[in-house]
Amino acid sequence: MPRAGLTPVAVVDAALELLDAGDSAPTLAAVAGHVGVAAPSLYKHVPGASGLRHLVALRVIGELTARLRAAATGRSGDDAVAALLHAWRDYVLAHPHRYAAMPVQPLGDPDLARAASGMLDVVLAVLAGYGLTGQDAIHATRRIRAAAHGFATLEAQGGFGLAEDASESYQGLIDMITASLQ
Amino acid sequence: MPRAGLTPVAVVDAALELLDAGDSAPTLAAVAGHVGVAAPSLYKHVPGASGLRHLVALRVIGELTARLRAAATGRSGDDAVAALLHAWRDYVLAHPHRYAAMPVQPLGDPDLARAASGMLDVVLAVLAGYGLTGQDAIHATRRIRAAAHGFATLEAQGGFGLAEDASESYQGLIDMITASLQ
DNA sequence: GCCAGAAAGCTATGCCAATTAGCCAGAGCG
DNA sequence: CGCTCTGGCTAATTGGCATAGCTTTCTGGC
Repeated sequence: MPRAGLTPVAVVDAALELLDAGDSAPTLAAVAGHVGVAAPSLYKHVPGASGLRHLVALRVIGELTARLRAAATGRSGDDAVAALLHAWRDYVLAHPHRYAAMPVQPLGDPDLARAASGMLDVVLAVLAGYGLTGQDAIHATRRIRAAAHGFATLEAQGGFGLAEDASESYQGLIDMITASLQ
Repeated sequence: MPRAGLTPVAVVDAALELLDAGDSAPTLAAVAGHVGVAAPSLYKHVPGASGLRHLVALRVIGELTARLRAAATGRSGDDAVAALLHAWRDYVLAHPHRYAAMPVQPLGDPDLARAASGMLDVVLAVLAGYGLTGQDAIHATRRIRAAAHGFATLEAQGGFGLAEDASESYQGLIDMITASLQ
């Protein structure tokens, strides 16, 4: 039995591929099959199914943070907020199952908490451009996060059944948010 | 073996009790144990685990719709919107696992679609008070739903880790929404 | 080049949830 | 009294997760 040359990174890659292929909850057996290995062999690389989910979550939150940071750099004010929100939605639509694999509550795990805090920092940096700091900034990030997360989640799961253009709805959401930041 | 006097309604009740007791995904075995019966016996009353989830979802969406309707009746304008949003959040906080058991995408099942449409009607009725109809009203309901769903979901799952008062953040969210409806 | 040990596969096994099949008790009706 | 239907049950299958323990392959020191 030749070695497959697996690493934790490769296992997470495989899980992400399955997620992108439409499998909303890949099992260990599926991931193992995808990399050409028997299921128990994965335990040599990742700490079980929940551990793999955790690694996937870390990867996804890092990816999303990078996208948001890239979108916000070089912009400010309403322009930056719009870029942030578009990047957020684009990511969710491009990788709906990856996004769904990201836990809402990253506390309790130091790695995830750090990653989430990095994401928060991006938003806070944009809000600083409005002169928003301290508690006001926190309340504003919650508005942004609630709206973006809610919209993206609903849209990715097919929650907007009616014919109206979701992009138009999203533009309205963005306008609503930027108006609340003045 | 004396009869337990089960009905589909009683089985759903038991599942809801487990959800309220903190079990985020009660198994058939758990539900069966709660009503004092062996797991396979449940199949005489509900069509399997996924069927039970479906019945639970129907019940929850009906409950939430009733709360929203009750909150909106006798109010109009910003007052009605605020009441709607408060009722929404209150329900999610009171029954977080019930809310999580409600599918985002009710289409594909006629019963659920009808229930969801009833919920939509409540929101549309409130928006009619602003003179919003047709596509504008749909876009507005999406803003409301995205914000309320996003905020409630995040809060119920412990997503707001920082110390700032979530109720204050929510008031800001409500103000943001009503401002967008003028 | 060789060998020891670590790393990375494997098979076998156990547990749990869901489901199906098929048996049995008892309540209600003629 | 007995028939039949309903709602329980036990037994057995399937599939996912996890662990134990064996075997093979690679690597580093000599």
